Amino acid sequence: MSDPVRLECRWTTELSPKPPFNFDATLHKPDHFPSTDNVWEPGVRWQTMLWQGEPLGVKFEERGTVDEPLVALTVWSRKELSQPFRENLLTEIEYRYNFQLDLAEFYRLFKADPQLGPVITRWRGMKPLNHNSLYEYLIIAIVLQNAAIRRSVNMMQALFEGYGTLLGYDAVDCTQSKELYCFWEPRIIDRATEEELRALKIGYRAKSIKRVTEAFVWGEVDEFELRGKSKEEQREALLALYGIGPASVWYILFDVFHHLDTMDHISPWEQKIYSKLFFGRDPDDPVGVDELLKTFERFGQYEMLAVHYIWEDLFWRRKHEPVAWLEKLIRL
DNA sequence: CATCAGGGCCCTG
DNA sequence: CAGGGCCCTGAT
Repeated sequence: MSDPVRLECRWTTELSPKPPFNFDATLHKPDHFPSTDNVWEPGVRWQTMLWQGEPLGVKFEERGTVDEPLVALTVWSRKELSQPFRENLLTEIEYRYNFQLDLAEFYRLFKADPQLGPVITRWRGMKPLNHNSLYEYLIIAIVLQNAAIRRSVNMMQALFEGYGTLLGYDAVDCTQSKELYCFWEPRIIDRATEEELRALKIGYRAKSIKRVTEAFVWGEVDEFELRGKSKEEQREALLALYGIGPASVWYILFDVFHHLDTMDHISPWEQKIYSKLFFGRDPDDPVGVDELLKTFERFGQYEMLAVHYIWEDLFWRRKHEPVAWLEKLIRL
């Protein structure tokens, strides 16, 4: 591992999420595979970020409560950040992190739901969010495809080591600092050949990564323009990317573009888990996909948010004690 | 040892 | 629209 780029300049501000706000359940999603661009511990999340070409080290710290939330945001950078840069960085963080999402109606509609009600009580203030740019999320979606967790972790790490930038920031004394990888600019991987990428043991995904990267370098995809388009226009634009299909688009419409109603895809392993969660069914004899989708319809415009709550609830439970039937389905 | 199925997607017929 | 192939890896 080469020496990290040391980020010496520091800027601190505060964010005020709309209450209720559960810091840990929002900033950490235990179902996500671990990657070396972030670290979480209760009340704190470190996260690297590439914004307008500038590698940043970000730190979120809990400073309030669920009902009176406050988050301290500290940003480390190579050089002093200008006022306009800070302002639109904050705008971007507000968008990605979705701190202003209003959960009141969702809770009002479903607090009495026999299945969702208790989960809402347990995780009041949990919001869905996304730390990455659309480009970065597409890369993550590609390394998720057709691979178990450990393989995805290895592929992501190989990509970071090959094309990312190691950053060092938030030293607690002169020697210790967080060392985390930051994503690369699309043009960096655009210069690499498919063979170079294949050497990272990412297999046929090398072609998808090349093609998706090209689309960004050539300006065929504009994340900010897409944010203003309809869900169906977004879906169409994403599906047009080589290597991006319905499973990846489903993740992206919820996580990146914040559509709370988009529960339209169930892969085989997820089908088994939903069957157990919603029907108490043996995972080896799962309920059909169509029937599962039908039961989610009762959550209406909050279909995906409801599934997110129930899914995260399960994975938080697993973090504290092994869930026997689940361990077999999540292969490491 | 060999074979196989995956936290999909593309391409073909 | 169904089905084969694809990189690699751990499981059998």
